[in-house]
Amino acid sequence: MYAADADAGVDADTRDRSGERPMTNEERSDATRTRILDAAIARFTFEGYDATSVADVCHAAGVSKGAFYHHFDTKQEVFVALLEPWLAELDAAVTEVLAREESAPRRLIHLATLVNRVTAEGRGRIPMFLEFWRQAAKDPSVWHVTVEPYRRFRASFVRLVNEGVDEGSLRPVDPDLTALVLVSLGVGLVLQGALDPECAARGDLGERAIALLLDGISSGGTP
Amino acid sequence: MYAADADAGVDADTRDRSGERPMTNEERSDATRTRILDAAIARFTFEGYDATSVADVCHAAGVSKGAFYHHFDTKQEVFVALLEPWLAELDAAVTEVLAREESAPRRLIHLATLVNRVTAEGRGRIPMFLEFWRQAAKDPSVWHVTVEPYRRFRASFVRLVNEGVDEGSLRPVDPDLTALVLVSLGVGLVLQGALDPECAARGDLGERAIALLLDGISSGGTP
DNA sequence: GCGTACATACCGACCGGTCGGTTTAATTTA
DNA sequence: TAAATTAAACCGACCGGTCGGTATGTACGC
Repeated sequence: MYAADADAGVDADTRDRSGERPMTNEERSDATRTRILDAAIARFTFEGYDATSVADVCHAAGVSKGAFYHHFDTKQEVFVALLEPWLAELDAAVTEVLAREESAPRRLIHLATLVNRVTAEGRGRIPMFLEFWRQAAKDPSVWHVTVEPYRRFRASFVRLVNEGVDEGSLRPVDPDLTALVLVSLGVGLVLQGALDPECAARGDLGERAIALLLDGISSGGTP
Repeated sequence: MYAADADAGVDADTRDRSGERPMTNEERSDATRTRILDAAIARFTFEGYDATSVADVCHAAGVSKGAFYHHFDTKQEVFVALLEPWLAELDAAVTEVLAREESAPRRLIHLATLVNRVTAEGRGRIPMFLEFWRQAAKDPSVWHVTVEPYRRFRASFVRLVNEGVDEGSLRPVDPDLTALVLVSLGVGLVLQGALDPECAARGDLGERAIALLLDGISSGGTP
């Protein structure tokens, strides 16, 4: 979603790169904001939130501290702003999966591996994922941003399990419990990847793990 | 393992509480060290590693900074020293479970809920758990302390699954994969608890979740 | 008296955030 | 259209405070 680093050209000047036309205020603003976000996510990812100073971000973004605080009230606001597109991305992926014309178990597999996909993309996002969890567990305002998408995520699992039970492709299991298991498994797999490189290397492992689980609660032949 | 707080008597004087006998140097040393560790784990748990200053710890322990740095070279060394008994606790619990005279699936349930038990005890340990994971993912020295016990933990799952398959109480599943699933599930459940208070409130949820999973891969009647 | 165990005062670095001032775009006026 | 005015975007020095860590001095077991 965001570029890796913004150390490149410090040419966020008043003219855009094509040539002579002065940038509008809005363009200028957007550009700066983006540079800050780009730099911030790179730093937060690889150094952690606390270890990243605002000055660091500003330097990497080629932007002054004044500009930074012109766009964001606090450092944490940047973090939240970073979270939002991420959660949106997950949300979009979820609705896409839900809409597929596949059996419930198959869609459940895809759903459960989404966390892994969205998170592990590019390998660098895992620390950011941890960071996010920590902040959410600690800071109420971050938690609040998080909790709604999370509930939706869980809910879509419940819905799919219900569907599966109804259409008979799943044994009559407790939907809430099963949803919890699937979400936990997805999240847990990400953490395993963070701790154990061998685990992270095997990308399809998550899919196989979840398939194993689903196979257990499926009724009859391979779904 | 450690007391909640050490704010109580600042009587780590040169005489022990019973009366008149002067404390040995070793006794004095041990006592101070313990107070520091007690205070540190309380702070790390409820405030987080970064948010806890060495001065905080010293104050809570009723100890000077000089004493602190006499016993530990760095702040992180305290963190690692805190990790060790925790991991030892987990290790001990694991061997205890392994030695039980129960069916493999039952022991697997206990094993998988161990993370939850050891971690969630008193509710406050979850942030500490997250903290530990972050540090491990970031800092090689912390990771190193972590990795061995972790491997043992995983290995005991594999062993149990193998046992279960051999004795016929489990379907012939892939042991490595199944172990990964169980560990991930355990870890994931802890994270769920950190994010969702409702989830954390229901203490038995973890057990039920894992039972559900195991039921899926069990062969025949309730194990 | 000699070394270990601690206490205190202190250091330099750095932190998130502020503020007065400058540059640039947008708008009004003539 | 060009000058004058306003408003938004941005700059960077600076603030009070905190941080992890150190240097020096003292008290007590041995």
